[in-house]
Amino acid sequence: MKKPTRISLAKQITTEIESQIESGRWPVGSKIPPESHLAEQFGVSRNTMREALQSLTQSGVLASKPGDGTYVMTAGKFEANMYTRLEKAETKEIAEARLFLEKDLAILAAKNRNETDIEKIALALKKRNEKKATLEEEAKSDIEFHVEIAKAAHNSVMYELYRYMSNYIYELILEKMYQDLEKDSPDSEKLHQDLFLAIKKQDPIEAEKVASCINHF
Amino acid sequence: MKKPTRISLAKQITTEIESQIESGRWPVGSKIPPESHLAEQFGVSRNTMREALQSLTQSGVLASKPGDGTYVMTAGKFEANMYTRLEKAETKEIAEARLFLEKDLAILAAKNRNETDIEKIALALKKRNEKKATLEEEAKSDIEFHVEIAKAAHNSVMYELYRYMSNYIYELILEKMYQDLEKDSPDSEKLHQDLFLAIKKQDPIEAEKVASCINHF
DNA sequence: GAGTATTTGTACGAACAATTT
DNA sequence: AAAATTGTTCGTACAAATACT
Repeated sequence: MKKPTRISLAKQITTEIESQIESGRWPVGSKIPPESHLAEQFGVSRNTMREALQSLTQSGVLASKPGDGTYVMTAGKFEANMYTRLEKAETKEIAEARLFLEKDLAILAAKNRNETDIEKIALALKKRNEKKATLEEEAKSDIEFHVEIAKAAHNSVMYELYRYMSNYIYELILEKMYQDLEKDSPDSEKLHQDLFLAIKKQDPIEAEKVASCINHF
Repeated sequence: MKKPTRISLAKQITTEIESQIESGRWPVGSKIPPESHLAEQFGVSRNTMREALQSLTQSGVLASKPGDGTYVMTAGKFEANMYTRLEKAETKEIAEARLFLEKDLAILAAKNRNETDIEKIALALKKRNEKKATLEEEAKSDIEFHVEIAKAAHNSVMYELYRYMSNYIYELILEKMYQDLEKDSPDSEKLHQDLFLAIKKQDPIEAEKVASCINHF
């Protein structure tokens, strides 16, 4: 999405390490060389080396034990860290994932929502329907609405997964909006209204059905 | 899950900043003081301060613009970073999220799987059904099976979301297994077999139905 | 429009703590 | 007890982007 003018050393090394693992040079289960050695090999400081390794640790490719070493947990390019993956991901895949998550969240929200949730969703819906000056505002209010539903689902894990994706969705929506400026399709406003009503009625089946119809792209 | 002997300064400050935002001290949309000032206020180096801010940036609570400053994007404890959230999350919530994701992935896998995927899933299923010496191995082979299905879905975003959760699921499964040692319920093996067959038949509806029945906890 | 100051981003080097072998 | 390895923190320097005069 964004094209950094310069790729940091840490990211370059992360990519390099990934290929090493993919190529089988460091098999799953094996211990990789200590940070100090790697830093020397790559000609960087240990700080930079650590940063490179940490992104792989966080995504579960590597696991480190203090006083022992760092081990390879999984292999394959599929295991790139989340940030990188989402950046590289196809628009189609992000849209698909969004649809699934929003469907799930709609079901949960219909089951678990309380009165406060309903008020907040209603408010977000109202804001969404107002005319906006810029496309940025429009995209933002759309996401806000869905985020409120995500909160109403009362499942912090699902919420966090959705929230994490939203950062990327935002830019995607903008890109798309700039392409075809037809804005909201005629029934988009009605669909969002219906989704709200289904959740208010506590009707998970209806909520799922409507959520499936909201095609964002 | 784990209890660090000592909490790093960065994490302490992250928590502190979160409360500042929650309390409304720094409203959404406002620009927070520059890193250098904050570092001085908290009595730490800018390095440490940056680390604290970065975890909030990554989770979308803050957003930084080079040459400008750092802005508050969202408020509320819901926005804690993913790592923290998943660690604190209730077992019930993780199980629920897992069920939803596995259902979604089953549908996608049934639609998108190719022959290679089928072979890999079959292999993973075979391994899953073998008798295991330890509970760890058993839990691992169960997750492996589902991860193969996730790969067969051919959606890197959904895959990554699932993969991210798996790290935590693993420990949870173990915990649960140690509690009630009844291992696989009688029909669990059959359900997994059915899920495999549904994906092989490319029957998304059947796959969804079966996946919904697999209750891991 | 140009130049300067401010602010975030990247990278290095060093030291010590904590943990495992 | 000692050595090796990861974890944390500091201080510093410069690059890159933005804001301001």
